[in-house]
Amino acid sequence: MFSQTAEYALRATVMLAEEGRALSAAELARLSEVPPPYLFKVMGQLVRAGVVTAQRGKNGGYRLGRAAGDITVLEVVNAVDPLPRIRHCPLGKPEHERALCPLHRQLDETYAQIEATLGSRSLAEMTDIPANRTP
Amino acid sequence: MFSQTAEYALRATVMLAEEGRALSAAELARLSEVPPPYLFKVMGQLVRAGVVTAQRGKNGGYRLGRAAGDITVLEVVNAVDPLPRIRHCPLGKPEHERALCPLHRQLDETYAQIEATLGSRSLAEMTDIPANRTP
DNA sequence: TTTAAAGTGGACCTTTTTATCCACTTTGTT
DNA sequence: AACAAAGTGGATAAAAAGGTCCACTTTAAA
Repeated sequence: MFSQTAEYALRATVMLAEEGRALSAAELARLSEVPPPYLFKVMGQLVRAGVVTAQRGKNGGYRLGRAAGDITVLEVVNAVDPLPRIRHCPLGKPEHERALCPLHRQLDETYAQIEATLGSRSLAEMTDIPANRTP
Repeated sequence: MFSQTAEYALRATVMLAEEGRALSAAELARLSEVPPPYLFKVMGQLVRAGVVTAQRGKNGGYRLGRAAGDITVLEVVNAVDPLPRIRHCPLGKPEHERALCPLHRQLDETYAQIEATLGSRSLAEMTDIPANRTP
């Protein structure tokens, strides 16, 4: 359901939240147990989305773009593998343009529910450090 | 998020619910706008899961296995593309076997929420026929 | 100012998912 | 009994997702 890529992105960002310091790609790959060459790709997507910042050159690495308590799980997922929403009838039926048929309305409501849930959880809440939690 | 296959399976079963009669694979493919050869495959999965019954031979076709009000959206989805649940730590961490880390606990709760939502909706509720609804 | 650590971007390969095709079996009808 | 309509199963092809590799650029420190 959630893609492997989303799982990797979450593992990496939660790790950054737990460590609270810059981590090199290699170090991050080791800690989060993501295949290094693939993590590079995923981190690029997170940088472009502004979730993390990258510092090139010697002693560089990745950091969270904002405080862990201000970054939601939804943001991370959306950066690498956006949650879909059903805005138009998949069949292109004109009679369903104004109001989706019951099936697609239900599916879209389910997506909306997932969005709401993930949007209400911060990376800080996903760490193993209870003190970091912002309830 | 939901696979294309799940979308097809839902379109086909909702169509069977709306028509309330046996539909041949070709007819079903046309009505639900699913590529015919692929729908055959998907229907096979639904038959094996007991969601629909198939009648071979002349004047055969597909029917719902039970009343539309007794088949949930979840059942259809699970027949072709099961909703995952996170029962063990994806990293295989022994310290997370008894209790998932906060991240995976959250993701699994989200899956549980999806299951609950889809499990509470019947195919009858997905038809365009309000009379069929069982609230 | 050289150097080496570190991120970036693009080409490429592999696996999974989606889709197609065809030969075969079943079965109601005549 | 023969026929033809209809579902089944297996081999195959195309597309997308996941994963790898490498040459290039940036940059802090010696």
